[in-house]
Amino acid sequence: MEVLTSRLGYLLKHAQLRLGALVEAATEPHGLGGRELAVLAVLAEGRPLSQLEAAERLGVDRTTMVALLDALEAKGVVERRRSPEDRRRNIVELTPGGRDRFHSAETARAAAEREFLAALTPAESTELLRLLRLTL
Amino acid sequence: MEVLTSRLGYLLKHAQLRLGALVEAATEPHGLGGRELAVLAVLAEGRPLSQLEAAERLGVDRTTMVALLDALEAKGVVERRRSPEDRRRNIVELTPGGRDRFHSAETARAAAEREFLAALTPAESTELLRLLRLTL
DNA sequence: TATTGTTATACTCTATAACTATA
DNA sequence: TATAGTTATAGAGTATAACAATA
Repeated sequence: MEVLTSRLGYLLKHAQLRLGALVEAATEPHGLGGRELAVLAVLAEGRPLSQLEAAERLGVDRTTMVALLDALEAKGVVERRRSPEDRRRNIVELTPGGRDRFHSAETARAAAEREFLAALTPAESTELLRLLRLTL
Repeated sequence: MEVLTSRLGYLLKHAQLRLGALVEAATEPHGLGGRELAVLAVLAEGRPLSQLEAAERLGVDRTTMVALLDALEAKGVVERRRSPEDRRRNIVELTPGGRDRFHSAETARAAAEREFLAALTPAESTELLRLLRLTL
């Protein structure tokens, strides 16, 4: 196994696969996926964002954001409305119910993350996040 | 950005995206992609493997391995031959030329990994790999 | 009956190009 | 002319089901 577990690409890929499976399992009862949760997280953060701004924050294409928001709007957790200042833009906001569902799903996601990190001490978990952040 | 860079899923995804881009750029001149390199790594490791054994080592489906090996065989870096002991199995081996290409591409991949880890000290890089290994 | 390799197929995630409405 | 959102489409990467050859 040496050959593979010394490869950063292998480790990142399989870490992502395992974390993804844990997060999907944990958030699925709340009807929200991991990617959707990340969208809600930037929308819940502060001032309302346009679709393009949200896409740029997340590092996804604006065409990807369309499908993501279609699904979130169909679930009733976000709403789009035309910006009065620039009628080309859609302002996207969490609905009150969406905010509630976001918070419960976030709790479930955090638990899945802790499960993923179960083999690490709290200090090691913090260090892993710090090191990953440094590579961005 | 806080909201996103404190999420393990976001960090893993973007780390993988960045590393993937660096590795593809570095290995493309050798005509081998990052996933192909991982296949060659397990084949170069020790005794010859069947397609199924190689797939299991890598954690990919056996149908995925078929397409991967089709490409590698078309490039002349691996060869399939029927196992004499069990004629259902294909034994996969690196060709002599494939072994050479593998080693040059591996050197390029290692350089890309170092570039990815440039913001970390050598001790931190080692620690990152150790922590990721612990999560498997 | 079970296993290995294969093919066909489909699903997810993503990006590119082209359209529309607005600026 | 340029930008925001949208649609259609296509390309990776992956998995499931079914088949042929072999055990």
